[in-house]
Amino acid sequence: MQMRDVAADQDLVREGDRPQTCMLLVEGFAARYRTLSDGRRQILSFHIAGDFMDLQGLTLTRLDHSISTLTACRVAMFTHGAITDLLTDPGLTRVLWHEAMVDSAIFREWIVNVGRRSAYQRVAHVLCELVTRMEAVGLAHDGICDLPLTQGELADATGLSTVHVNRVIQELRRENLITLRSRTFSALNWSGLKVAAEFDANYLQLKPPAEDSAT
Amino acid sequence: MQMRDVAADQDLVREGDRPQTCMLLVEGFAARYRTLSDGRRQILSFHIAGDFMDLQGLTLTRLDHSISTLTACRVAMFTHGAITDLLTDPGLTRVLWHEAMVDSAIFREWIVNVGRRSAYQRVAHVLCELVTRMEAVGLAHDGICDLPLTQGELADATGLSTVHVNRVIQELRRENLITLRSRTFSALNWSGLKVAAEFDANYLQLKPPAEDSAT
DNA sequence: ATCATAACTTAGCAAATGTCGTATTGTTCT
DNA sequence: AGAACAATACGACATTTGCTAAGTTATGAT
Repeated sequence: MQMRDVAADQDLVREGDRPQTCMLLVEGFAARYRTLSDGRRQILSFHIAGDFMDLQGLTLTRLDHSISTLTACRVAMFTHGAITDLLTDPGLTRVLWHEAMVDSAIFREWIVNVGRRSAYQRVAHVLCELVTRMEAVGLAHDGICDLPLTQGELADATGLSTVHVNRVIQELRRENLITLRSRTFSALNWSGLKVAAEFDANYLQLKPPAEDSAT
Repeated sequence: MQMRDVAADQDLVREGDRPQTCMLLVEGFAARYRTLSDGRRQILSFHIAGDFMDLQGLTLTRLDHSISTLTACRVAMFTHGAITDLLTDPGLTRVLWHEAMVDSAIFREWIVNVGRRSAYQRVAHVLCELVTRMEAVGLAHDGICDLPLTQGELADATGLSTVHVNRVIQELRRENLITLRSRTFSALNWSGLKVAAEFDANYLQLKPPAEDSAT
């Protein structure tokens, strides 16, 4: 295991790489993304402290996406060998499996978000997800957190243009649902925001994983 | 293991269920989907013969989506206990893990599809993916296959309206890229279609999984 | 065969979102 | 404090896609 400190806006792994390590994000914000031929970008997920990034790469020969830091980050790197050794332990296998399945569930939710929700709901939903996940690891309290995302990054996550994200954010502000200024986010009206987003945290599986149902 | 024959348009598992089994699709077409409060639907993935559906449910307490047959299907059902027993074998663990990771990669590709591609590209891309996967299991040859999807189902997969999917399909036909009639699909100009869709099959990981890189 | 139903097709118009250009504000570095 | 740069804000207009409401063609059942 090797600890690395990485500045903001640096790629941790790049599309096309044959990854050799898994990374645990210890501190900071990162994003997984794909770049299209015309330079536009789609962010696939945000990562916060405690996230195992790139469990994906474990069996993939060639990575289909990049991961970049959004802020300065501290990252713990594990070789694939170290991880596959862990997989001999059924308990740890289950933990990693669960981690990967939650990742997967988040991807599904994002497909729904980008596929069927309005711009307004999309932005609200991403914000709900982030605050909820940050509360779970103690990075947010009472709907308030440090959120170092630019409107351009939110746009790339929601499949919208920066300009339109700006319009939506202003609307969310006008309705007193949120406050977002100089990287500080606050959900002024959490239940209102959840309703606006049609947000249901179930998919994040934040309750401890179910015990094996041996019936 | 129990084999089940299921008619078309039946739910195999439903959102909110606490799943007890994993299902291997032996024959037919199925789709994973989410329903929104207003009744609209987002299809999250299509499944064809040979797909392990719902490996997801293995550690999830409550399913966040439903899976429905699109045609008559034959399904092999495995209890979760049977699967977790398999996970003591490192080789099988690797196979299931890989299967789950490919699933995950497909979800990511769909986020990109729905988030950043035009309607025209989205439809072309889904078609490319389906043909490629079907070729891999011998259900398609020379870009020709049985494709029992309605335009409404394609719309729910691409985040578009049925009417607009129709417009796009006609355009694809006009350009002699595809033929699609009474459930028979044919890629008249495969490379042209791939270019139109910006399709790169890499994410499907159809080459055999990499041997353990013990360097 | 015929009927009933689901799927597809077409048109016109409405709404949501994107694009471009520019002004304003905030942040960082020196 | 000031310069340089990035991020945010705003308006006017263009474009894509959605919606509604027909018609038309397939498909399946009796």
